[in-house]
Amino acid sequence: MATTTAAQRREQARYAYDAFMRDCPTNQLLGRLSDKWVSLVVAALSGGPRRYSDLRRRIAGVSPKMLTQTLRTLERDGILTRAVTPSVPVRVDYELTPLGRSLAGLLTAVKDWAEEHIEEVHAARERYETAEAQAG
Amino acid sequence: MATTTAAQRREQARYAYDAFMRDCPTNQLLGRLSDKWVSLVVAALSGGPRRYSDLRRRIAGVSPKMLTQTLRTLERDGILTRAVTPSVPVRVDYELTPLGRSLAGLLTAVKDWAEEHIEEVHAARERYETAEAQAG
DNA sequence: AGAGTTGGTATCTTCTGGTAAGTAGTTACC
DNA sequence: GGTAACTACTTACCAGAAGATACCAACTCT
Repeated sequence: MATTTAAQRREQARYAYDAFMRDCPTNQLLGRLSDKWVSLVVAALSGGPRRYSDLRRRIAGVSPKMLTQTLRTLERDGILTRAVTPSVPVRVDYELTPLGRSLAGLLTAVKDWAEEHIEEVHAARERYETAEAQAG
Repeated sequence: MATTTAAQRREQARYAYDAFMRDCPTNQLLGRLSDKWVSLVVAALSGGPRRYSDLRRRIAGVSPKMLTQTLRTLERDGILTRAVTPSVPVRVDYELTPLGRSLAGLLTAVKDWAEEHIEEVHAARERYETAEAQAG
């Protein structure tokens, strides 16, 4: 008894958790996921495993501090794995877990949206500033 | 001549902009979109227009400062519109634009992912901390 | 011997976000 | 007549987070 299907569990989860609620764990998780570096790291890893310095080069402008910090929290949360090869010099590979891959599609979709709609956003900004100048 | 289809323009945009590049406008836009309050506001508006105080109640824990700030930048970027009704007391309605609705699906997908996978993330954290305690 | 590679840590400064309080303009209550 | 309430904000302050930069240790290559 008490057999639940994956669909039933998802349905239950949808009611049990509400990201709109403060102090709800999902609210905090959403805060973690809503991070520029998280989006870029996960997008960069969606093509396969990469090394630390690979990521540093691919993600322009990321400081070693923020890259390490982002990778650590993503590892802790089960989004990616960290594999150390004790060669000389040491080699560290980061790779998405199945959980991470299920997220990667969503985050890269947001990144792609930004790339595809940047011009519309830019146009909207110009309209806004023109209207503001006329109003003020 | 020089007729381009929407698909061609999208393809062009994909090559012209790269969110991995620092100082690329899309990188900055991704930074704006990767925001907890942006996700929650857009998700809250995806069901239809809402008033300021509606949003405040729905999005628990948001301060008036951050709500106003988030709404202003989203208005400026053409994601939503702000409509003032000069009644007494004044009434302000916020509504997603078509551009905003095209984004809403992606951001609510991330929010729903957080709600659906929070338990896996939680389990991963416990495993991580156990492993850490054994290692240390 | 000196530069370059690896994967980071330490430190300092700048900036952002949360808290709490105040504002304006009208209406309702006592 | 005073004051409380409702609306949609604005402002000042401060702790904590983010960002830039310098540095580290071990080794290889030239």
